[in-house]
Amino acid sequence: MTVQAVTMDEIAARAGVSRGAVSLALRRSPKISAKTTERILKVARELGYRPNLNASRLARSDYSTIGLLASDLHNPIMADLLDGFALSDPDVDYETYLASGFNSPDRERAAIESFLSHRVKGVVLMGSLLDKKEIQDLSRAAATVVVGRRIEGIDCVLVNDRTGGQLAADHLVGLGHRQIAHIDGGKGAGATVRKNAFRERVRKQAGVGIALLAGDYTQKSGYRGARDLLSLKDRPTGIFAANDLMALGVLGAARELGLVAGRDVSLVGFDDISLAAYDYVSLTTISYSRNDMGRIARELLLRRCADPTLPAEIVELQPSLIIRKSSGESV
Amino acid sequence: MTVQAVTMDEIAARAGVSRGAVSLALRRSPKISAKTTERILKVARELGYRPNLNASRLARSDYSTIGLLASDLHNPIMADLLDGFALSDPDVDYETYLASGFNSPDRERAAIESFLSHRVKGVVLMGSLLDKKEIQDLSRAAATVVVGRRIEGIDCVLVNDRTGGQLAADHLVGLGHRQIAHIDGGKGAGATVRKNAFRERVRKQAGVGIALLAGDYTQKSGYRGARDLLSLKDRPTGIFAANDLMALGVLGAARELGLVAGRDVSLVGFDDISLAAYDYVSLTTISYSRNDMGRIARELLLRRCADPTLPAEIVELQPSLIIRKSSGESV
DNA sequence: GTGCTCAGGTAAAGCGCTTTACCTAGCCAA
DNA sequence: TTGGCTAGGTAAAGCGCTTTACCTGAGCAC
Repeated sequence: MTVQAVTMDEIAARAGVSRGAVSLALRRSPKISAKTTERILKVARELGYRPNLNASRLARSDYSTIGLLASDLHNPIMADLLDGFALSDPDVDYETYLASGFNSPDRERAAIESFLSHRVKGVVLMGSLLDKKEIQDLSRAAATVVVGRRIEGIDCVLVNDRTGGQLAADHLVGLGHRQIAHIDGGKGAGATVRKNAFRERVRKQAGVGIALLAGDYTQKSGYRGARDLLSLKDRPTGIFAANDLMALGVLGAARELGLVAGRDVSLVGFDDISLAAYDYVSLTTISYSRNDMGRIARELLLRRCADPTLPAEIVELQPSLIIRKSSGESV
Repeated sequence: MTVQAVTMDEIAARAGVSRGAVSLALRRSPKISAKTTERILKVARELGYRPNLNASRLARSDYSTIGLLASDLHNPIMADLLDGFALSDPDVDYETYLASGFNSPDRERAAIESFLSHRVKGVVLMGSLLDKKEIQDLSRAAATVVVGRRIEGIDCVLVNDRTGGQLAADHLVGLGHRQIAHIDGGKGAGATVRKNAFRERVRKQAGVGIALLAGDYTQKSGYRGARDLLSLKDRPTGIFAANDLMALGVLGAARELGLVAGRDVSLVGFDDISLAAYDYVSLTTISYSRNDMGRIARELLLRRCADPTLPAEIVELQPSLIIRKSSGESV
């Protein structure tokens, strides 16, 4: 094992041709006769040849690769986005580097550094924790597409978080809730917009109290926030969690405290992860297509790689409210 | 954007030294005086220099990288394993390539091809769908560690699936269930062992009927299997799902059919994903530490990279049964 | 002054591949 | 027979970096 990998020179020697011929034959160049090509390929096969990508890319000075950074792989929406991105159009041969940000800005930075050192042509950020400025800087070094956030001058594909926040607010208010809370997504993608839209909308409603808590898009933060909220003597009856993962945490906290979602407390999430649909969770949530987002992200990126001078494009998907059993009339 | 990246030669020119000096300075070689080093670094910083990894690796003929292949990122255990792997010991500088198998053998093969073309030193397979032979072949090209499966001649870290299956069987039988079913994990890691251990153990018990269904470790397959099972007129009262993701599917199907887990049907999963602990899921399951597994996988891999002649090592974690509310006495 | 050493660099080869300019037969037309 | 093609290669430069052998000049002992 770990035998020295076979190189083109070895193939060339065995096949009795020059290295250049091997290179050309492997790419099926018409400059090499069918017979010779066949012979070369045969030798290559026998030797178990595999081109050295590092060398190959260096030689062509063509690093047709893209980096894909998922800010937190614990969030199931990442897998959905990834599917949309990677499974949509497998023939275009931009090789993709995948990395996780482990829900940490520093890790994200490291991953991006690595991408750039590999000379990727483009980068897709799926829900980055970095701030605008850093992302804008990045876009100067490689074509950049951001998923889930809106950043000036950058191609973005995102859901309309404002509408989402409003839908959530209208729903809870409409159900008659008068003490409402939001556990936000911190610096996570779209979190601020969701929060503000929700808050403004709720505040429009006279006589409705609103509480805001800090979270970070993780299940645990939802759980903690809900423990705090639901232990208050004047606890809220309506809760909007910044994403479904957090909503699951809220759900857990609620049940622990003996509260039934949909009756004692109404809960709305955001994302419509696959779990949310199941009857035992049955989470009212804001829904949109992640597969589409992933696919669109890819399209935007390829477009930009092809022509970096294009004006930045924002693709915004309209979300919809999916009403399930986690929310109900205020009693 | 996409400006031509700056090279060492440019730095050399601006700093008035040779390219070699730049290279040495960047690695803080003592061959370059402190003053010169400082000057070079300054220029490099100003120019926004970033070494070209392709070239650098090629030149040193040292591809100290490892490839990490997660068979399916929809399964939350992958994120756990990844945490254990990547966060355990960040200082060792093997750069890691991450890839997803998208729950497809072909995609796995493609990812591995890519790894090998990058000349990775080692590969970690997290729950591969490939068969033994392919993995053994792979191990001839790069140090290989497999997570979740046991393969002859390969370093493996896995949970004792046999014990797990037995724990599940004993639990269900012990609760008095006499019609028991298992929805298996297909070609997924450890699935066969879980199934066989479970079946044998159940069969030891006189008077207990057992049904076996095919699944593939996805939530959907659990859901489908359960729809089928629970619609039978002589439906099972005890179900062992090959993993928690499938168990969640089962749970969904059960509730849809108006059955309450823990009362009408007893359900045992496998993995103890974080969701399982929450009260609204409260899944009885087989538990083990994924963080440990990830960490150990890394250790095994580094060991083997350091000395490829070592005999294959199997690290097997003992699982334990976590009893929650999804299982209960047979009525 | 001579000879040494040594700090601080430089020059050049080489990593494995791509690509282009340039050969060299062989063949055909005139 | 000559000239001119073309098919089918080859040779060599170069991608950006590392590394080692080799310079060179300063400093020092004698």
